[in-house]
Amino acid sequence: MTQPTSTEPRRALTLRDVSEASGVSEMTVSRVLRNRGDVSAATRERVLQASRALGYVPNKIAGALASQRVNLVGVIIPSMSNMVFPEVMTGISSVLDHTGLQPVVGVTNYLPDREEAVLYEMLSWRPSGVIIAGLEHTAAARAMMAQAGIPIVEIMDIDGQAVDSAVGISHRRAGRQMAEAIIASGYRRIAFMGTQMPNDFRAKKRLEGFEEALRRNGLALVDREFYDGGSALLKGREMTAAILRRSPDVDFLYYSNDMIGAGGLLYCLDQGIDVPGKVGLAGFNGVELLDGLPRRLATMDACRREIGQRAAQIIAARNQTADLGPEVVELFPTLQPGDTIRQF
Amino acid sequence: MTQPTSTEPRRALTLRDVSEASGVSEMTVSRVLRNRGDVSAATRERVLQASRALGYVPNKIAGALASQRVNLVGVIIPSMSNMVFPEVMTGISSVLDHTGLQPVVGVTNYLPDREEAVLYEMLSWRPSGVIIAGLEHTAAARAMMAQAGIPIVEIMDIDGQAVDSAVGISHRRAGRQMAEAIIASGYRRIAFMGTQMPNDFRAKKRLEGFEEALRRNGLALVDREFYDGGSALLKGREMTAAILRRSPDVDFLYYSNDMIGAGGLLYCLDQGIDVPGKVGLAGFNGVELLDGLPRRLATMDACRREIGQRAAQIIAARNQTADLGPEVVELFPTLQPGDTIRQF
DNA sequence: TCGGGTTCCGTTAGCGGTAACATAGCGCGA
DNA sequence: TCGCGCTATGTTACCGCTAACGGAACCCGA
Repeated sequence: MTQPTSTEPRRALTLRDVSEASGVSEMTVSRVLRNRGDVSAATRERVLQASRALGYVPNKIAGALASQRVNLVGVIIPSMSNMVFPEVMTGISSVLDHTGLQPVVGVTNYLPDREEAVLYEMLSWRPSGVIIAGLEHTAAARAMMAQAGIPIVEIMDIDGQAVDSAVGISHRRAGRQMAEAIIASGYRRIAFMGTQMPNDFRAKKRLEGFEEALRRNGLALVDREFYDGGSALLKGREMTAAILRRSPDVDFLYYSNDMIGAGGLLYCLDQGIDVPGKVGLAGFNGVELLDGLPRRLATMDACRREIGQRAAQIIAARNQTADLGPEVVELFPTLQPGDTIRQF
Repeated sequence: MTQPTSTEPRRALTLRDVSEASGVSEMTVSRVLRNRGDVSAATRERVLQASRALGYVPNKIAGALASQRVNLVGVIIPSMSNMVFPEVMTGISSVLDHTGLQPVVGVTNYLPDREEAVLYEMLSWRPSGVIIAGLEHTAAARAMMAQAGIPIVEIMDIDGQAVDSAVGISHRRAGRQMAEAIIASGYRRIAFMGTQMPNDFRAKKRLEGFEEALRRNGLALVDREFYDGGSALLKGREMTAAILRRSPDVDFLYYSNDMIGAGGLLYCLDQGIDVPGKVGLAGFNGVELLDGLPRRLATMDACRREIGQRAAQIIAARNQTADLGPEVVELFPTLQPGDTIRQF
C-alpha cells in the first residue's frame, strides 16, 4: 500500500485534500468514507486509494456537528479498580460492538459532585445515550439527564426511582436473601464488615436489607467493622482479626464484597478456624477471583455482565427506534452457597 | 436555584437561547461560560443565571470545531480487567485533573487490528494527545501516530523504538534481574508459567530476559506452562499443580504475573509445601492484592502509577508549550523479595 | 477639554463536515 | 426521436460555537 508521505504535515488534512487528490467533490469523498449513498465502484476505489495514500483520518467533530449524530455512549461508573465494573463494561461492549455505538467511560470515585461534573462533561459531547451507575444523583445531575433528550439507563440498582430506564438488581432484597440463608443454616451471632464510604448506596442497601431480615428473625448484628481504602484483601484480614478478637463468639461473618470476604476467608484458614463449622462466611458479587481460593466463599452474583448487556441493548434499541419508552429491568441474583455456609 | 423547566425540550438549547434569555450577544455568553475575556461581574451573573435556569449544557462538538482545540487525551490499553491498567489510569488522571485535559479510554484486548481501529477512532476526534500501551503496533497504526501532529506517549515498555515519546521499564531487564536474584538464592530447577497470548509482548520480553540470564548461568527452564482466559488465580493453582506433578523436582516457580503467582502460592500452602525452603515463587507487577496473602509473594513492581503520571505530564507539557521534543523516560522497577525467595 | 488607554461587548467569518436538494448523463420503451 | 426515470455526482446552506477584530462608552491626567 502507498504509505503516507513521511514529511510532517504542516496543515491537517481535510476532505478537500482527498477530494482534490482524487478529482471528485468533497461530498462524494464523504459518501465513500461513510459507505452512504450511491457511488460507482470506480470512483469509490479512486477515493479510497487517495484517502489511504494521504493518510487521511476523518474529523468526527465536524461530522458530528453537521449530522447532529454522535456514535458515543457515555458510561459513568464509580470506580474501575474493583472487579465489578470491568465486567459490566465487557457486557456493554459486547452489545455495542455490533451497533456502531461506542462506549466512553467516566469515573466518579463515588463522589456525587464529581459524578455531576463527569455527566456535564459527557453531555456536552452530545452522546447518543448514557449509562450511569446507581439511582442516587444530585438534583442538578438528575435534571440534566431528564433534559438531555437521549436515552438514560441507570444500572446496578432498582431500589428507587429511575430518571428514565433502569437495569439492575434489588440490593435490599439481596441482603435479605443472604440473611435468610444464613439464619436458615443455624447461624445466630452474625457480624458485618464493609466499606466506610457513605456514597456506596448499594452496599448500604444490602446492609439495610440484611439487618431487616435479621430483625424479623429476632436477631441483630453482633458486631461490625468498616474500612476505607487500601488493599481490600488485606483489610478483610485485618477487620476479621479485629472482630474475632473483640467478639470471639461470632459464628458468621458477612462481608459487603467478595474481596474483603476473601481476605477474611484466608485469615480464618490461616488461623485454623473451622469454616463453616465454627464460623461461616459470605460475600457479595460473585467475582471470578473466588474460583482460585482454597475454599469457595459463599456469595451472590450481581449479574454484572448481563446488566451491562441489557443496558446497552436499551440504548441501542432506543437509538434505532425513536418513541420507545422507558424500561425497567429487574435481574435476580442467585445465591451461591459455596463451602463457607453449613449445609444440612 | 431556579430549576430547568420540567417540559420536555422540543429543541436542543444553544448559546442563542441563553443569549436571548439574558439579553446579551452569543459571544458574551460564550465568554462567560468559558471564563475567558473580560466580562463585567453584572453581566456574568446574569448570563450564569439564565444558563442555569434553562439547564443549558454547552456543545463541545461545536466548540471544538470552532476553536480547533479538544481537551481529550486518548488512552489505549490492552485490557481493563487485570489489575495493572486501573493503576496506570489513576496515575494519568491524577496529573490530568489539574490541566483541563481529560482521558478517554479505549481497550484493544491485545489485538493489533483492534488497536489500529481504536486508534483510528480516537484520532478522528482530534485529541490533544495519545497515550498508548506498548511499542508494537501495526504499520498503519504507527503511520497514523506519526502523522497525527499531536504528542504520542507509548507506555509500559522501553525495549524498542518509540514513535514519539515513551515512558516505561525494560521488561527484558526485569526478567533478567529476577532470574539473577533467583539463581543467587540457590535455586536451580526453575519452571515458568504465563499467558498464552502471543501479543502480550511485555510478558514475552520478560521471559526472554529471564531465559537469557538463566543461559548465562548455564541453566535452562525445567518446565513451562501457559494459560488462556479464565480466573487467573485458579489458573495459577492449576498450572502449579500440573507442573509439580510433571516435574516434582522443580525448586522455583516463576510466574509472568502476580495473579497466577498468588494462585500458585495458595496452592503450595494448601499442599503444605515448604515455601520458600523447598520451592520458591515469584511473580510480576507488585499488585496490591498481594498484601492480603498469607505470605508475601516475591515480585517486581512495574511502576504503573508513575508511568501513568509521567506520560500524562509529557502530554500536558507538550500541550502547553509547543516545540518540546520527544522524550523517553526509563523507570526502574525494584525487586520485592517478599517471603517466597530464600534469603541467606 | 481632549487624546489615549481601558473595559466591555458586538460583528463577521469561518471550523470541516453533512442533509437536502439540484442536476447531468444515460438507457430504454413507445 | 422524445421524454421518463434512474444513477452518479455536485451545490448550497447550514450545524453551534469561537478567533479575531472593531468599536462604543468610560476614565483619567495633562
